[in-house]
Amino acid sequence: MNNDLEKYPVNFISHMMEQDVASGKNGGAVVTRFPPEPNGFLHIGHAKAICLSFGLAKDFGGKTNLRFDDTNPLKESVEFVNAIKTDIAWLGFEWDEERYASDYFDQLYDLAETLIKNEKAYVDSLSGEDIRKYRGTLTEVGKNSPYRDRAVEESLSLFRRMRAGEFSDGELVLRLKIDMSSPNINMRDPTIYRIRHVAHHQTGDKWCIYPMYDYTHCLSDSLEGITHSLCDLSFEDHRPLYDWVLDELKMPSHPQQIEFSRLNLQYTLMSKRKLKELVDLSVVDGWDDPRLPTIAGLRRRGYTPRSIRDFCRRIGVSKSDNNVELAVLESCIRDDLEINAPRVMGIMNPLKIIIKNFPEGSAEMLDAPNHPKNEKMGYRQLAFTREVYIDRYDFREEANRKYKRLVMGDEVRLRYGYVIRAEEIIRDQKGEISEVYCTYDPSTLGKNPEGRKVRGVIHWVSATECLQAQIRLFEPLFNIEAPDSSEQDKLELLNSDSIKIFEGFVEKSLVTATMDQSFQFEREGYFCLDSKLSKPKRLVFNRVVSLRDTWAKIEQKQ
RNA sequence: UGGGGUGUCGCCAAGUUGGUAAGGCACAAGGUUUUGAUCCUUGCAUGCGCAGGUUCGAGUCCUGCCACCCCAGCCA
Repeated sequence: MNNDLEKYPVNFISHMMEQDVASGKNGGAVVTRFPPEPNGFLHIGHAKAICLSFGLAKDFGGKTNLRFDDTNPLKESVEFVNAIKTDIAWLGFEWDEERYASDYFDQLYDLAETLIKNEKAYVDSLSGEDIRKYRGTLTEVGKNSPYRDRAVEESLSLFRRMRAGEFSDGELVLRLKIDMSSPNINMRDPTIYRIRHVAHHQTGDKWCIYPMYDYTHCLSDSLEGITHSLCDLSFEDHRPLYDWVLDELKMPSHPQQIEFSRLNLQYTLMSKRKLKELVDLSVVDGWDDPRLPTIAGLRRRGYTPRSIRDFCRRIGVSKSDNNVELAVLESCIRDDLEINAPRVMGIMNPLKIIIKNFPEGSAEMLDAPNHPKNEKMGYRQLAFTREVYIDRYDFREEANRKYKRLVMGDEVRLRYGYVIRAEEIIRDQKGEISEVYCTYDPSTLGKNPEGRKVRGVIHWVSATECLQAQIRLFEPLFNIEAPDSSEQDKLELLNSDSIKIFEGFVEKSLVTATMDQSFQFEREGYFCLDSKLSKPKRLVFNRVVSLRDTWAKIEQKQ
């Protein structure tokens, strides 16, 4: 695992910052910001942006502000503001200042009047539909609005009356006066203020006109003294507009916008709008469903902040389209939990084993290390009893020598315990194996039997000294590699096996398990309690990720 | 048919002023192992979208193609 204390891996943005710092630009300072719109939960694509903005600023001795881009009260709420703050803090980042674009509404308004006075903005009376018609197309230039040359005084008066609430939604807008024939559509007199008679989660009902992104973002950056403003590639052709506004207003601070490509993760969606759809349609159990790539979902699934930070470093930053394999994310959490998760045993598909030569009603306590390589993690005790559970897949009536588990008539070791031999199969009415009678060799605790080789080691749980538990396994929510770029209805691409629920048993030591702990269920994978569903008397475990399984690969080949 | 971007191993991604292709994941083969886990060792682009050119020498410079992504919200 990459060391968190190391510098962020080099990339084209860090090179730019290095040059800027070296040349003394901005007085050698690096100030970044993370600007989420509080209209949904953060996902792992945001984590990439967060790690980048916070990480690079830290590496260059700078700071990072958290700024909510709250210019559209229709879609935003404090619930999302709070969820976002929780997620960023959980990821392990500390912002310098908490700001809101709405903090600047007064200044933004004044600046807009300046623009009008300088004949760089005008109030347009065209309807939304007409504005669209006048805009032209990608290949045809647009034409000027008939209101474009409205007198400054008239625009000013209209704008003030807009603010005063004299007009209804959609009646008027304020537009920048740039160039309707620009090949860049964003420069064709973009709208910067619209009327919306709705309360805002931060400013209440103080305003009924709200500034738009292109106008707000660059000015907020400038007002905060941001030096490097990172965003995704889709804003690349907005950069001329970003610069235009700052230049026309002669802002003393002119941040540099730098664009990088957003993360695409295979077999999942990364669009907030589509994630919101899955949540609203109850296709998933909320924004924190363990199958979602949201920060909250990953957290509930059992991913650690460290593993997500590691992931963001591993995938790097560039401007090229990417489609990162799930294997990278899985490798990150395995690396973390391999070192930090205590080992325990749990059974998902119980098969009862009855040890004939072990006395009924008694238990032998066995010491089991909590980690194979870390003595400091200590030991816990396991109750070895006459009846135990093993996993159904660890028993076969017959098998060749490659099968390193329990086979009829042959021996296998119970992890941390004794070697047992399968002697008799009991079947239920359907003919399915319900129990296997075995004998154990009392001389094999901590040492191998003489003259014989046991096939292997399997995990187990006492059938009488254990805890019942629900165990949930996950697969990708979608069954195609890039659901985001598919034309098909996303609901038709859902993987019907994305969640599998088992009723099983886990060792008794897990009574003390807490929500923030992760465990390795030996030979099965890494698990944690589900923060929403698990109760003290009703344990529910989520599998974060399986262990690497080369046996499954070998079997699949045959 | 306009504008803005991107094309280096299956997936990411490094590649100082041109000097002879990092690393990670994945994969493969061995070794250790009371987790078929971990760990260790080894292998894995005569090749950098394609075609020309400049040069002693080009992923890096020039020219011309090709492919893919983004943009026509009073969303961000």
